[in-house]
Amino acid sequence: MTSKDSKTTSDRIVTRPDLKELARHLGLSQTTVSRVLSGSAKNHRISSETEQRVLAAAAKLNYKANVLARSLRSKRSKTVGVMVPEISEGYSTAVLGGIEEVLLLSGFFYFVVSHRHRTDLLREYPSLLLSRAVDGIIAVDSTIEEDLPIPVVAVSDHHHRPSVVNIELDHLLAARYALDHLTRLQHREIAFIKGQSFSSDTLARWRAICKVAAELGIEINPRLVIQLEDHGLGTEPGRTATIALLERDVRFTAIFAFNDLAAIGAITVLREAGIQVPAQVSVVGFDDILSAATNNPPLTTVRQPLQEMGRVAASTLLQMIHTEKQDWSTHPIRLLPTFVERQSTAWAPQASEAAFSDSAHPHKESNLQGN
Amino acid sequence: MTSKDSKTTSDRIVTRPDLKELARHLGLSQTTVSRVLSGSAKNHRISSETEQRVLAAAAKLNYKANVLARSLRSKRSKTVGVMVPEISEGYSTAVLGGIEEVLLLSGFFYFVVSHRHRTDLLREYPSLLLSRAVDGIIAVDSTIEEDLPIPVVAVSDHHHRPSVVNIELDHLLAARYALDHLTRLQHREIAFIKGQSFSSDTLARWRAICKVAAELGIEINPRLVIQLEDHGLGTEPGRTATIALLERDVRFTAIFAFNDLAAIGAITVLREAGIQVPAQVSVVGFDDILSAATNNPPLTTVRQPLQEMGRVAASTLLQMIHTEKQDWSTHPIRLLPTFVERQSTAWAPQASEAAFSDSAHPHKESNLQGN
DNA sequence: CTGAAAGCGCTTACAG
DNA sequence: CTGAAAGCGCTTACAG
Repeated sequence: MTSKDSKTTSDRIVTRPDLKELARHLGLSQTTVSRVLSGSAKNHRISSETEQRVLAAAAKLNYKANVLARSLRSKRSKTVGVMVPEISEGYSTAVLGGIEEVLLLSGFFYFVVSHRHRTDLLREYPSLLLSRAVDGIIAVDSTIEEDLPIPVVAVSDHHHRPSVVNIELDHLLAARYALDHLTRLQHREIAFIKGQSFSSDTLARWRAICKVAAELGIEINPRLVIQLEDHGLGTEPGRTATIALLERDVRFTAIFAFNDLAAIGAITVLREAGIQVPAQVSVVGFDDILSAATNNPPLTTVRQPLQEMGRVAASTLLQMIHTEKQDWSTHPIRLLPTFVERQSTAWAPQASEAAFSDSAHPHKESNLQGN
Repeated sequence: MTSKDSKTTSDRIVTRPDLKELARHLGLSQTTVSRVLSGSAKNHRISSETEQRVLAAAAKLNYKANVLARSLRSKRSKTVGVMVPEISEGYSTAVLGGIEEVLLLSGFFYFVVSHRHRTDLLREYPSLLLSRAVDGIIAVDSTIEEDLPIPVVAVSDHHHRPSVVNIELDHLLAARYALDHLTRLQHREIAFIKGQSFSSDTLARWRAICKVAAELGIEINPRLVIQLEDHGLGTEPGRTATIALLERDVRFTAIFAFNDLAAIGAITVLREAGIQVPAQVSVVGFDDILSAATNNPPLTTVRQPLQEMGRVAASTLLQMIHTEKQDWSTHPIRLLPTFVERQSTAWAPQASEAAFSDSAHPHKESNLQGN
């Protein structure tokens, strides 16, 4: 026993033997003990009696292999890196929840790094993770530019490349849910809040909207399309966009927002402008974050299966890690959204009662300024 | 150059030399190169010319030390473990954001593990993190039972022990903010929603409330005290508790909830019961999560500086790691809450003023007198 | 069925 | 100012 270390402040401190000590204790070679403990006993036809003895001793002496040493030698660290834009943000953490669930069941640990849309960090992190010997990387809403010598799974990225497997939402179905819903409620003048330029989903989702709008015969008025600014936190970008939208003074009866945060921001701005939701303007969100249900009015929204996307990302990555294959130019794995109908949408108002009828102009600018 | 590996699918794959190759390339020993690269050049009086050459070559050849090998040898991994109850939950991720900010600036990476209040995981994780050779652990709202041979910082734990430094909120100040606010608004019949039994903060916060209530002469009616159930997600526990509270049929004019989620749940239940917030019942939350501001009505709440608590936790842990000291029986580090007054609180309803024979107006006492 | 020895890629006494 | 050699704690050819 190595017991010359640490002035024990409590006898509950765990003393751990290393492999050498364990082997000596058992009167076996490190090789044999290692084989049993790393689960390759079968391949070496180790007698089950020996196997049992080793297992029992390991448990009794509380042996835990030094993962560093094991990884260094075996070239597999059972560690993956997860890149997210922002750790303290609902989207990433929902995905992270799913990732963790799968990873930890397989004995994998993960490093989280968040780049906050800083391009220098986006460039550096894959390299830093590599020097930490991760077996693979999951990029959540983050684009990795260089090809890496390890498997990569991207959640909601849309740069298809051979070395990366993409997990994406079925954007067409998502757009169909929302636009079909609004169309049935007789909305024709629909405003769109596009996502931030840095979000991987922005373009794909917008393309899907355009395509579905064409199918449904909805005309998209460019003056009713506005994009979230890159800066600002929480509901702020949605507020800013909606204020700008109102200033254009073009009539609309519904808004399809890029995400719930933007939808919630939009609703607060509309309310401040004296416009009722959903009586005068309907609002559809995206994601179904927690606040969507508790918002007033509760948000009608397209739900992304974020946890599920995380789970699929993780299990796909594990598969890739456990295989020799090099080329992963498969089709993206596409998950399905669901539609959650709550109270932020309603029938399109009659022209006379609409917020933008000529009589009732929405310009209550005093409320909108100064924020 | 080791270039026999990997059928390069793209020439952008990063080839990295190891220390040996770098040393050979420079005509120097691994020892010298290692010294320069690990920053101990000064201690060994390495000529600045040599130093510059090494640095230049390392940059040019894109040398990155294998962190596994370095850690195995040096016994310091520049990695910490962070234990949280739940990854996809606002409280933990806010703290995590602060932790990350500090850690990554120092070149530290972190593993996240979430135990979801499972006692088996709570017991195992410290050990598993240890076998991953972490230099220290931050436990967020999680109690670590055994003494560990590495530094530990606990955010919002209240088991004071020598080997652990605690980061906590000033619960007395928090209670004072809330109760003082309600008292001034003439509330006397206040209901309290206590936290889940598994939350480290539940007891400390409740004690502070009792103490401050005594100071302010507020009587706590046991029939107006209810505790959040351990199961249920989001606003569900708050809803359940409030429903049970209403069933007791004891009059109250205000609720002080354990957290914002519970407060939001309470408000939805009150609304469904036809009780107006804040006209008939005022509600005060705790935490100031994102939804607090966007809720309807926007929540009056005690804000915890969660990011800051994370930052302090991380920098404290780094200090502990970089020192030899063994005994950390310091006082806990106490951070200050702030009070955010929004629209979920208002004057106690008229009926209650009539019921109590006192004056119609609250005493405008100066801020937070006493301590 | 089991073991002795080499080696993963670094850092660190020890030596000069 | 610089280097040769040992060693961190494992796994893995190689051998029998």
